[in-house]
Amino acid sequence: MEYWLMKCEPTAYSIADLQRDKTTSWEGVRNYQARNFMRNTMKAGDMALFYHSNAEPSGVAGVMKIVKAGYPDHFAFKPDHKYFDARSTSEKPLWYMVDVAFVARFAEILPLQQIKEEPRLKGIMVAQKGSRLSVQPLSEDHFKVICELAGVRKLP
DNA sequence: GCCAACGTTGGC
DNA sequence: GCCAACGTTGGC
Repeated sequence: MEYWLMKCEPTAYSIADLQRDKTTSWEGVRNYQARNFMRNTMKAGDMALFYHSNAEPSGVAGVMKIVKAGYPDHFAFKPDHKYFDARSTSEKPLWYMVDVAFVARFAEILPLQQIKEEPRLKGIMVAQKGSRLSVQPLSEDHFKVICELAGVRKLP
């Protein structure tokens, strides 16, 4: 099983929205590196941190689970959709998405600042300068440390 | 809102 | 294949 960190601006979709919806599709990723992770590596059963970017404060907001591995992002096929991309077709899809399910919502956002200050999280990708990748792999240790810092003792 | 860092595009 | 121009991300 792999662990991930996935970013989203909470003004677009937040952990509260996922808590309400229970599951959602994670569409609109338009970066090749992130796409490769979703298409090639991510599997149902993997765990992921939900990261609020461009937020006050930015940081990890909760935990989710991958419930469907990578499949073609069909929003890219819809000409009127903001995620439309004419280069992507159902015969040769360019972009991929996954489905995720709500697992836990942190009582408080774990701010990026705190992640940077924690020695056990040294080297974590999200804390690196200029890290813009919206789907990042995460070590099991880092995943557990973040849950512990957020006060999540046992995941359901 | 600013802007640094990064990714993508396209002329050559 | 180089690289300047442009667009986007995301912390602050």
